[in-house]
Amino acid sequence: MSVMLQLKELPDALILGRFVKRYGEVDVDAVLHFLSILRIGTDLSEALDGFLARHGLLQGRWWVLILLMREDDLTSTPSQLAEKSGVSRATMTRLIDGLARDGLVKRLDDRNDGRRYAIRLTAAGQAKLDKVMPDYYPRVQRMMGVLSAAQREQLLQYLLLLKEGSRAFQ
Amino acid sequence: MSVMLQLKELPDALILGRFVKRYGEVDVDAVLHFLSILRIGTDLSEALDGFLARHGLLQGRWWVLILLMREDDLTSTPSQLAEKSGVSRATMTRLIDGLARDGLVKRLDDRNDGRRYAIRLTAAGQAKLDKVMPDYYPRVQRMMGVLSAAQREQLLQYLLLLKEGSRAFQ
DNA sequence: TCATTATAGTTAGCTCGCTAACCATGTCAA
DNA sequence: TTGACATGGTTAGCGAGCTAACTATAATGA
Repeated sequence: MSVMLQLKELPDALILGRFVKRYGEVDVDAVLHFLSILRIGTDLSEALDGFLARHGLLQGRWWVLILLMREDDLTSTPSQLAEKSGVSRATMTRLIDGLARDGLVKRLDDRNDGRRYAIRLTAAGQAKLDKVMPDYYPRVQRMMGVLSAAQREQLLQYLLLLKEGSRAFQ
Repeated sequence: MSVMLQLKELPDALILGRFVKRYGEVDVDAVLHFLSILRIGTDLSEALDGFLARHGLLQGRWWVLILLMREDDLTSTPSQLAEKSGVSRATMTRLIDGLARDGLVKRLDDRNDGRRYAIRLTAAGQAKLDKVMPDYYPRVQRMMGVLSAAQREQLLQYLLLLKEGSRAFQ
């Protein structure tokens, strides 16, 4: 996970001009576009967070519930969950702590391997998803509806290209 | 600021199908596109973070330095900085704590108003920017270079539309 | 077999978000 | 002029990210 600044005040061309004077030739448009893209990414993520928060969740916890529901036996392990949601095992430990405290998941001992735990979605966890998801899907649909299928495809193409380009920061 | 899951494992159409069975009609493409867009936003942000981290900064601290450098007297106040970077005053207090500890900014008493402090960019802070920015600008340029000016414009258009659409989550 | 290595998970300590509560200090109006 | 309100900033406490260090258990192989 990452933190992304909201950047309420993007630099205007004048200010960037002063920076150019100090730092030499700069593609002002490229910088402004880049910052705008980051900011909108944050905005979208925050829109989702705000929605989930109304259901007492945040992206991390919500995603864990979804990953569990995907499993046939509603069960997984902390390290698998960490891997699949792209967070560290330490972070997953604490996400699970919170979810277990709220009764949405349960830790189950593995009798074959004393190191492992299984994490199972509880009835309460399933009930939570059953409240969130039927609210979530139509909203995503409504949101994405502002773009045609072709436009969405195009957008994704461009973003994937940018992602390739972001190797420039390596 | 927001937290954005990396979602290493997006749902495939099959899994989404099972969710559809439980939750009814869902525009699978819309959901996949939405999650992909969020994920790429995170990826881009993390690329920037990784770059800044190599200079001992993160987006929050870096942005404060930039905001200060924009000022004619290299000086601002915590609440202005908070406002402009879109974080709470509490968060700004701690960003400033860190920057002051590292000697990149300095707190100056305001003799007219005992409540205020001024925050000034120090020589070390300016030196830090003088190392980071000449490394940053060419990389942004290289990254954005994967898209033509027209494509960038189009991309931004689409994202702005999506941002409008994200009111669906309200 | 038993010492070494690998794996699963947690804990500790850091960053950087947030809100709410809390000090100061200033301001304003009765 | 002084009591009430407003403002600027910090503190406290929480969430969720990280890395590094640690514990416990399992697996391996000399």
